[in-house]
Amino acid sequence: MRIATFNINGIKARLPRLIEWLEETQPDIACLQEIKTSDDSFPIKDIEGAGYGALWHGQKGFNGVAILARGEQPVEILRGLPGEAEDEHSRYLEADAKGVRVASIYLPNGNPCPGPKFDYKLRWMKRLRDRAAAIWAEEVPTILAGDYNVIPYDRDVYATQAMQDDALMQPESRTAYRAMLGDGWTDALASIHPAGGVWTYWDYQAGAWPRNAGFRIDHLLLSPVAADRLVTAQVDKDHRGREKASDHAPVWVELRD
DNA sequence: ATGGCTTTAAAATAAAGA
Repeated sequence: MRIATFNINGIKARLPRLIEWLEETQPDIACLQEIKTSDDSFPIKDIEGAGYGALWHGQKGFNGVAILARGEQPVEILRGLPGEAEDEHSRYLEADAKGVRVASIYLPNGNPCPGPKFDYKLRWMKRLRDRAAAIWAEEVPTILAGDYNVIPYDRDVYATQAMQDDALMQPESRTAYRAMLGDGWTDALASIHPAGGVWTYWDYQAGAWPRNAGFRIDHLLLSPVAADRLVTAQVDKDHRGREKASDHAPVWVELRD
């Protein structure tokens, strides 16, 4: 079973690329981030036409997450991350599909830092860790997939100096991410590629793609039961090089049935 | 680089991203 995460940077602008990717790679579950559309304009007909059922949690203009399941309607578990009533950003959606629990996560960027946006990022990471612990207690095979906006280690960025002052690799961001690993969650891509040098994002600017100046910020965290089933984890890198591509590439895990 | 592109919303610029 293949479970993928893909920050598509606008589902309207990316729709032909998204459908193409679904048809080519046929993930069983796809978690999308930055759909950047309100709920009423989500292109559900096109998604269904590609053979997928879907849940979505949209927002006008930015943010927005979705969960797609091939030939199946995902069952919604939670919409929005608990712990901060005044948080109106659409960044979290959780569902059951294909016998597993899955969350689609769009973690706040946090720039500029320091500042209120960075504070919000750290609070959000605490809330995510709390929610992850609650799911853990349910003992269901779980995949927490999405754009975490965290570069976990120096080996996950093309040049540490370029991102030194960025929210994505501040010690506080890394500590919060690693705390979840310490809780027992497995970073699937890192476990398959321990040497690093695997990117999931390349900036549109400054020729980042042609010179392969990227970093790794899209992650799939597996609960122990899911990690026991891990076969491989990869990046659909070639999709980043296509016409009108997202600045992220899809990332996926293969789990034993 | 004081964001060098890109998307969205919306009508020319501005916000947001990472």
